[in-house]
Amino acid sequence: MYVTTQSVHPQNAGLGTHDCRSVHRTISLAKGARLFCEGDSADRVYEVQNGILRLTRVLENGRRQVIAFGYPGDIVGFPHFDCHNTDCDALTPSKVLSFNRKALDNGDTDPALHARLMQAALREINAMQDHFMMLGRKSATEKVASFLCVLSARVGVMNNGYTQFDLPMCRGDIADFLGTTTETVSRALTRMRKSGMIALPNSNSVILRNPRALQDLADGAE
Amino acid sequence: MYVTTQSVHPQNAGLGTHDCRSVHRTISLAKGARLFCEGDSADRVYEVQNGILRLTRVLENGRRQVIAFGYPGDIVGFPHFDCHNTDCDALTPSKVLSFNRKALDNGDTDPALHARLMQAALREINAMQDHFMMLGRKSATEKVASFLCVLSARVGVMNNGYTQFDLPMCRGDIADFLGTTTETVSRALTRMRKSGMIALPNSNSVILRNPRALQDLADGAE
DNA sequence: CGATAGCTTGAGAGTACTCAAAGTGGGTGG
DNA sequence: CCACCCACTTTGAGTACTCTCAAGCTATCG
Repeated sequence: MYVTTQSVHPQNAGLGTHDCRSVHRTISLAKGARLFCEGDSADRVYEVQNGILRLTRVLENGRRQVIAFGYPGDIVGFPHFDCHNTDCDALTPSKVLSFNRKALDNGDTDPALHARLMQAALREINAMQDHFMMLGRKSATEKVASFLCVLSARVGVMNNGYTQFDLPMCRGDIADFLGTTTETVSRALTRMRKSGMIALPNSNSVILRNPRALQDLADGAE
Repeated sequence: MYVTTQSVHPQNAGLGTHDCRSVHRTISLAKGARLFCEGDSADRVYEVQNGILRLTRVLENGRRQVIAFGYPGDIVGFPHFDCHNTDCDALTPSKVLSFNRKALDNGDTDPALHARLMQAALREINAMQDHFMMLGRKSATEKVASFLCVLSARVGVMNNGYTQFDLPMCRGDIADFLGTTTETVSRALTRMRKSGMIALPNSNSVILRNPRALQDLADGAE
């Protein structure tokens, strides 16, 4: 998932794999386990069934960028030629479906899967473009607010009249996703908490007290 | 094109459209002409034949992000559902080939084109991931240096022993592509010029005097 | 209960932004 | 053909934001 400014996450956007002939197996991942590494041969493509994955890239000098978080229904592992171009780790215990990578190259064996992978790739491109806006054109506070808004829309659940959701990733992951620092993320969250927009029952869960104000903050409203 | 940190631009990465049955027509664009708008119905996908295109997105509050520059061989117009998700304008007089958008959805009518579009989408995803590193994890100077390095690799020509290329986009376009400002881009170029890394015969062309130093600057070498 | 990893908070520094003004060059009309 | 105009670029000064470094705090896990 690309946590973006105007993301669209249609229901049932996944691959609907129950009727596909190219499913190879379901893979279970423990918290912290690695699904693949940058540079690994990309024999498979994956759909997240449950749990949450993290895709990262690292520059030679050690600077890290979190490319995306993989939530249920997301496709991860789009290859670059024959290799994976990111690391992929499980933030929580996860299950993924694995497909033969050939399904990407042509639709001979499974046209339905092939077409769906193409649609997933197009969604991915669109979501990444949204994310460009966030990385390039938002202040640190706006980035954090946008991040919370999108997570809320994607995985928030109502509880006592307020939307609530978990942050399975650490502050450093959020920072590396948003192109900022751990301290800046923490300060932004603290400010939102003190101004009453959100509550943080613990450091890994969020309650939206004033979603409208949060959205305005995310949009850079005056 | 996503001007990125480690872009790969294989020769003949285009669609090789001479043998495809789905070519609809060649479209000529004057400088400044618009190929499509964000929100337009996306009936076609395009391959740049010659000239240079600019893909942009704008936030409600007017902040703009240049998503990519389209150079010959690049595919532009990947749809978001049935709509274009960026504006696309010609920076120079350009020619593009147009394909029926159906070629994306399935390979029934033209399997070869369909497969190539999928490969183009995968390249696009990879290039965008590279660009994330640049937007999120590089300083302004590093961004500008990276931009010049990638342009050099893509379109530079040797001249009197030095690599040279044009900048068909204005400083503001470069800034909006890199997530910085016109002034910052200008200052970065001036510093590179004064330190002897580059020469600027005019504001729209660049000569690399010391490509190695420029690359080190782009990589954030100490 | 102590150790450790992650989170928060603070102070200070530096980068990049904003606002402003001057310089440059290409194009058009007189 | 020249002069003006306009858009773009460059340069400067001041400010604000975010980063860095550092220290204290909290929660989790053996």
